[in-house]
Amino acid sequence: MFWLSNRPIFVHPFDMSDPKSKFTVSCQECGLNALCLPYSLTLEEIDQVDQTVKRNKPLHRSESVYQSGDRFTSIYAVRSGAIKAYSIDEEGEEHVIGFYLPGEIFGLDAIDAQSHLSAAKALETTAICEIPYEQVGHLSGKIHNLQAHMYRLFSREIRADQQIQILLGKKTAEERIGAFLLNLSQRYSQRRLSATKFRLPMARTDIGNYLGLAVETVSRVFTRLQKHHVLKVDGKEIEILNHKKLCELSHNECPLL
Amino acid sequence: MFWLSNRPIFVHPFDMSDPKSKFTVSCQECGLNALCLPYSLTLEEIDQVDQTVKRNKPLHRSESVYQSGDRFTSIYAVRSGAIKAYSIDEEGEEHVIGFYLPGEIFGLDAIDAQSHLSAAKALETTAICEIPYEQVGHLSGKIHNLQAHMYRLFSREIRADQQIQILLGKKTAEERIGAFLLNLSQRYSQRRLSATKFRLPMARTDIGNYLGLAVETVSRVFTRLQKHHVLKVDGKEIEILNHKKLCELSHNECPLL
DNA sequence: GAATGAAAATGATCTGCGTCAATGTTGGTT
DNA sequence: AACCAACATTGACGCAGATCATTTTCATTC
Repeated sequence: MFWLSNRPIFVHPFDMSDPKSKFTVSCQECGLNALCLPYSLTLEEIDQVDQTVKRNKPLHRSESVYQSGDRFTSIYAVRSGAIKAYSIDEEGEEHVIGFYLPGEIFGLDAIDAQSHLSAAKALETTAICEIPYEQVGHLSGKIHNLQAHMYRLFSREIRADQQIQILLGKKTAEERIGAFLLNLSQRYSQRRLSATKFRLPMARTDIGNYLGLAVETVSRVFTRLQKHHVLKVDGKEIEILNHKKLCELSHNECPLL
Repeated sequence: MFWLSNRPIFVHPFDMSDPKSKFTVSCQECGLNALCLPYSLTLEEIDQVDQTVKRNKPLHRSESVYQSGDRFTSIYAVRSGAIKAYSIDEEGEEHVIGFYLPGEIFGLDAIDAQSHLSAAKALETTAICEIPYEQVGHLSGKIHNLQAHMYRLFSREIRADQQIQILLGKKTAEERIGAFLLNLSQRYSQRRLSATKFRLPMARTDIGNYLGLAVETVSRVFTRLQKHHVLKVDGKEIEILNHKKLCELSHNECPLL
């Protein structure tokens, strides 16, 4: 898979307080391009993509990218920070659909209906790239590799959703949380961040909501895993002390290590 | 949405016992083309698609289209019958991922890895169209409408998976089964089949597995709904007696009616 | 650094659904 | 037509995790 290539991936954080801060880095310069662009574009092609990308001012925590009901115009890539996708049902209940980290693409679910049925908001200060969907269609018609890349992106998203389906349908609270943490760990390590020590960008409520568990259960499992020296939990700071054990209790095949 | 267009959709069943049976109908003749092809292709374009489609002999019940581990070569459309997609975990447990009815496309989840991690088998005598993925890439590069159509298909699949995610994470047994039946009902009615009376192509076990419920629970909910005159259940034959009530107890917005 | 509200943790209790066990039903095979 | 195996139904019981209630910790803001 191209995103496991040996091309190094760096994350460029930037300073929100500096108005001239480089939240406008081009795709060429962006350390994440290995994640969101196909491997084999020519410089010229990358440039074409680059020109269509709108780079808006970073979002503050809890600012929204789009709301349910908004017309669909663009897809988005996370540059830094984290995004929560969710929907609100008739009873006003929130349902967390997913979390997106730097280098990941979101908004794909609205293409068919041409309007957003879900919403997306920033979990922390977050920079995103906006790519007008019209341009995606246009460019991927011209650049064959880009089209193939889009298909792969979609396919990967579908597969990920299927995994979650299994998680929600069949797994215990402990397995769900274990798998969730392993998944985050893996995604962070892809981004050349620590696989064992990271900060959860989302609240316990969001985790519970996403995993189909009550907040209290999330808390309890965290403390239990801590008691068994699998995790070290300090608020949102997580350290995985025993990766292997975490894999075992998740009944997940342990990917690396 | 294009598949709610007023183009009539007919299902052409065919006789398996007749070796000359028309399981080789062209896309032009196929009553389902409104479902699996974009609305706005020219006759010439449809012809191009038609030439790439492999129409193999129908599958018998429980014959498989592909197995986990198979190399990914093609995507598939159901022409008649029904397909179950599932995966088997390390412990040998089956996880039902989804069901596909005539006019629906499956196999999209394998594009990224280029190999099937899930399997697909026929739930009953089933005819499928096989479209080599290479051709999909090639044709959708040439035919812009086809590319757009593919993106919509993907998007729709993602959205459907998200709906199931919510179902599995938050809903009770009754809500899950209600929503499942309503979903089938809606899909059948799109195919110009009865929305109120249909035959379940899958076993109770599969329903339970798919919805994250024990078989026994599925049975119990069926009998309870029957007792309350919401359904009439006779083996696999289902009749929805009170559509509105079914919507209510599913906490689903009632689409038609 | 005190005050306030939100988020997190912990304990007690309740319940929906899974599990186990037994029986009934169906459809495919000889 | 009779047989068998897979499938479906029904009942009894127990438990994982929801819910409710309370306390503790954390993050803001004045």
